[in-house]
Amino acid sequence: MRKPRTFEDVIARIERRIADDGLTVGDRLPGERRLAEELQVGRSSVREALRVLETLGVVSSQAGRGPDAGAVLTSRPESALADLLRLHLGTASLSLGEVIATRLMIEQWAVQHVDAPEGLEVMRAALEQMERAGDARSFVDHDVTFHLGVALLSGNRLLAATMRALRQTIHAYSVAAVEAAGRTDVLMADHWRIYELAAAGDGRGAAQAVADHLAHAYPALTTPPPPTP
Amino acid sequence: MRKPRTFEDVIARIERRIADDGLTVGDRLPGERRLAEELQVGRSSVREALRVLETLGVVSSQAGRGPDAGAVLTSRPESALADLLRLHLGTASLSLGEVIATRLMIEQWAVQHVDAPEGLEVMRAALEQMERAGDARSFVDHDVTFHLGVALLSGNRLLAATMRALRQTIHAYSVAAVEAAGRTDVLMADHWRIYELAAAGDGRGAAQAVADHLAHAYPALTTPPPPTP
DNA sequence: TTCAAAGTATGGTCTGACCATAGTATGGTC
DNA sequence: GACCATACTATGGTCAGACCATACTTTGAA
Repeated sequence: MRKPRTFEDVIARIERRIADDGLTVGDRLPGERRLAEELQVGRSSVREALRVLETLGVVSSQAGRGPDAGAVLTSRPESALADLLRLHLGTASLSLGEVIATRLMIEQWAVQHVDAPEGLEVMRAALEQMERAGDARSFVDHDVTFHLGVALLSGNRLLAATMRALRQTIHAYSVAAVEAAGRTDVLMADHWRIYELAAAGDGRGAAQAVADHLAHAYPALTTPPPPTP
Repeated sequence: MRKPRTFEDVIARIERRIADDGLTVGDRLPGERRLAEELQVGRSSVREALRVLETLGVVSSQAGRGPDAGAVLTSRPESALADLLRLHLGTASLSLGEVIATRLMIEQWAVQHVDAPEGLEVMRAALEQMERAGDARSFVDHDVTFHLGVALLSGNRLLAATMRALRQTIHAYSVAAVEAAGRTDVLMADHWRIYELAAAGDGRGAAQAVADHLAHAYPALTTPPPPTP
């Protein structure tokens, strides 16, 4: 195996420190200079380690003084996931179709494994705002909230974070699709149907409604190729 | 909004360069010193940017000379996902139960949306090796391959990468579970059932078999709490 | 008591130096 | 001409020190 780089060792030691001290969201790490001294490494190695942790959404750095300054433990898995999706889409090692399929999977799972009915309230509030939305951009913003509410139904934070990342990734695409369609009545009907079936506890029906909705929203990506007679 | 940091700007410019030049896996980026000069920033900023890209699995750095040296575009989303899961489990912002549930979701989806039957061959080969496995460690290694084969059935690289990351994350847990059980016959029967139903094209049945299997493998995490009479 | 100014701890960036790594070029030897 | 040991060099990895930007804390005057 390759010799571990210094900053990798620093990551491991910070991770260990988190585990040993039972640190959790909101707790602070020592400053970069102090960490460097404690771990007997250069400050740049500490910085690279923190950069990695920040990328993965477990740490957030803030300059200045006071309780919020320095490296604070956070929980932002969705930003890491969003970056991941965006970059891999950019290098063509992932396709939009795969991302949309994943989204369908999560939403269908969520409506069939409801463990946190609070998501229904999020969905309901988003629906009302969608009705009042003036432009495509605003419509999509509330649409994102609606579908995040769907994911929240599962009570699974990993799925919720993934849904946030997915929507962030396809945001521009969604806005363009709504603008191109020029109408939102079909989509709104889909949303209401999903909401009502989920609220009624009909997971199967809601799953079908989700599939229908995504077929309307992304016809190019979900419609199977027409048979060649 | 916050002023973007220099290294974030560097990431964006590298990303743009990738898009503009149509770079894909295998292509090389200029060296750190040269990038710093081209972008008119310090080398440390370039390094931090590359560290982020490396963390997200889109580049891989290698010292020395020759065609493989320097920053090369790669596609390792699973390592980023694995790091993500491990760290967020460590800070208790994610639970093992959520990870296992996600795994169940992916496998059930895969057997019901088969788009790449090649996965069946991976599963079959893994099964044969599992039969011959001598210890828990070796058994779990092939088990991982089997379930990766299941994910591969979907033909969705995002799901396959996520499955790799999930298994990597729960690896130690899986080994301990197999050792504690002291027997693998029940698990093997589950695996064969999954394989046969998937091979027969019975997605529904295979999905049920996957659920049964995970219930056997992780009884503590999947069994609903017993009713209190 | 209030508020403006100075102080200070923190992250952000740059420069330059040196080390480690691993191909590549050179040149001697057979 | 073929082979191999040596020197070279381009690349990432690390460190030290300096300085800037930010934002809270302290000080002290009004």
